[in-house]
Amino acid sequence: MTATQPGPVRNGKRPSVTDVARLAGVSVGTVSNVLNRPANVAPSTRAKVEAAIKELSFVRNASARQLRSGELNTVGAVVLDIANPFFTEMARGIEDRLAQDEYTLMLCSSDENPEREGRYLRLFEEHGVRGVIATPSEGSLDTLLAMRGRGIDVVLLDHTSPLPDLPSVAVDDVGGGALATEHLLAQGHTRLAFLNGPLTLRQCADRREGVLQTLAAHGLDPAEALVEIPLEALNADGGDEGMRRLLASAGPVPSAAFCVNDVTALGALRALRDLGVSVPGEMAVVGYDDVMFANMLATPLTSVRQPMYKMGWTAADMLLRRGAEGAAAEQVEFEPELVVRASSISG
Amino acid sequence: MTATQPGPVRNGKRPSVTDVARLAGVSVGTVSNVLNRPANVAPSTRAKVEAAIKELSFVRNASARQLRSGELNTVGAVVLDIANPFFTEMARGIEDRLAQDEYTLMLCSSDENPEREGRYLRLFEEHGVRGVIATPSEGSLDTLLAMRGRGIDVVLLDHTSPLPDLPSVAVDDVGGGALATEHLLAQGHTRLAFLNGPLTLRQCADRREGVLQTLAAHGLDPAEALVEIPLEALNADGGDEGMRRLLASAGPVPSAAFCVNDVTALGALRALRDLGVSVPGEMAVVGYDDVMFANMLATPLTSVRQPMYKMGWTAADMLLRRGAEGAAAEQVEFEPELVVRASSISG
DNA sequence: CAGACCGAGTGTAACGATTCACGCCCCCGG
DNA sequence: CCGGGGGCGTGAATCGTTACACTCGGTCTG
Repeated sequence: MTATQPGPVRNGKRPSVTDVARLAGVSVGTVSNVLNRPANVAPSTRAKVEAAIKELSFVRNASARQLRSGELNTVGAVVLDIANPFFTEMARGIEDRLAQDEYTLMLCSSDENPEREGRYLRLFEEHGVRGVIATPSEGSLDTLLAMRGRGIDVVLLDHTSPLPDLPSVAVDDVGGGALATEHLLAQGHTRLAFLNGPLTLRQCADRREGVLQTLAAHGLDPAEALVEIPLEALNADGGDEGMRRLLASAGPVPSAAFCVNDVTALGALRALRDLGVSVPGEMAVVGYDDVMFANMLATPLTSVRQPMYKMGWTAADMLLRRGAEGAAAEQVEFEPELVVRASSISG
Repeated sequence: MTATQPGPVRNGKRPSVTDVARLAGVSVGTVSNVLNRPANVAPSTRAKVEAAIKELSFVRNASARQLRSGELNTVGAVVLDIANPFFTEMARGIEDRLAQDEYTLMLCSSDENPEREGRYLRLFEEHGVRGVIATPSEGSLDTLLAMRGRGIDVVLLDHTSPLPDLPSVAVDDVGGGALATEHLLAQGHTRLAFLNGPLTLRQCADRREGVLQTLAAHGLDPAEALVEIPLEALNADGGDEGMRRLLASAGPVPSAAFCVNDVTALGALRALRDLGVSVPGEMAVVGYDDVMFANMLATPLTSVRQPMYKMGWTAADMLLRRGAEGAAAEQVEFEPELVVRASSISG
């Protein structure tokens, strides 16, 4: 009992069905049957084969299997940032739905880097995944369309589809941006800051659009009423740094800030705290996503809620159903919901 | 220009090297050379082949490629809970290190479910991943050892290795548990609550061990000084519910609570707030991990910090280096660090 | 009793890319 | 003019699995 390796000693190679067949004294076809259609094999034979499998600790070679039979129960997903709870919550939704059908999720994070995103998409395709769920960044839409042209199911996540027959799950971000802005204006603020990411990201562009529309609807001139702060990174440090830049900027400082997501809002709040600016007294803050910790912060964060888990679940569901019954392409759009908390309430 | 599909019309099948070769008027061997050793191909030939590849929008079949050549630049990782920032931060570290060597990460979340974890591990092996990084749950260690026996590199993450030649990256959780307890005792608390997960999880068992050791060192009887609350789930809701149970329990209520991680501490704090129990006045709280939002909560959370990103990075680095130069198995252990904040400071 | 049928198992041709031992051609030096 | 390389390409063998057409006893049916 001093063996350090379980099972028989390997001779440097994985055993194959052939090895199993030889050991069990049957043909490879039978081994394959035991593996895939056990009901078609006599119990005694099956037992012999199973014994041989255990003996050799044989593990199916997925590459060969897939090469021959084409099918693969894997779905790839590319999200913008795996460290953002917004995306991990969606990932959970995807995974749970996929697990129901014995599918597996391959999750990758593009870090908003189109090149990295492209690399992952290519990898997925080379591996022959059944489908892809992606939160596309700028430019990758073409790649996705090309993949779809080659027969890979694609579902856009957190992005409304530009094409009628391309399924997507999204949230009305223009509406969400409007919701936040409307709320801030209702609180009496007349000059707002918008800490936003690159406009090449649809989410950022749309939320901005909502801001501008709302300003216009109230007869406000953006040049007067809006200070836009472009963020270096859509994480806490980016938000922190952006807020510092806002406070240091020339001209009258706004009395309210809308952050493009909760993680950056977290950073912004940190900067405000460190600089001794009171929230919401001197600066009201609104975030976006309503992630897990939003309501537990020093000043609970007003945020625009998105049904993250449900979005992920729905996207996976659409992907699976689409393949299964050739369902028509749906384009689901959820409505965002403003959750008002202390960070934006002056009274 | 009304084609809805980019590229030439597919006849229902992916083009293969053979198709490319035919179109380019060369042999399949040459196509393969263009793909893998472009320097060995004359520029004019290469151009022809590349044109054909574009024309057909050919995509390599990774299964066939790997079947023949064996190698695959993919590493699999299984973490306990993808929605916990502790794990996603580690995942980022892994991914970044892997990207340096053009490796790709396949990330899966076992939800502390051994069966699900086993499924993912088997899947990885069937796919022939180069190595596996895993935060093992109960029982899966055998599976991992078996995989290693079959030639797959394994690195344990957030788990000290039980075997000298099995590499691992971990944090001294006994020490971490002691740190937290020592701190709470130093604050004058004499009766502590410990909101913990299942002891089948090494992290939970070790931190508990640290708690008990420290209690003993101070001459305290656990039966008197410790109230253990088993958590249903290691997430915010679990922590919330656990704290409510604690407050509702019979006997003198402790004046301090140690939560096994920050996410559950978040939930516990939420329950305390909702029930109107002041922190740290009526109940001091300490968490574990020091995740991103710990210092931004209503009452900034005292926590035991772990170098998450670095842990992930190191694990990936060990995996890659091990294969590359047959380096000896290291077992890295990081030291946890107590970060004291308002949630546990009585003065 | 012939023929159909059945369950159980066999053997082999794919699947698509890579590899490798060889050809072929052309140029160069002796 | 011949031998020898080098540079470019060729094409068949191969990886491990699955699908499929097939064999082989034996039992049922009319």
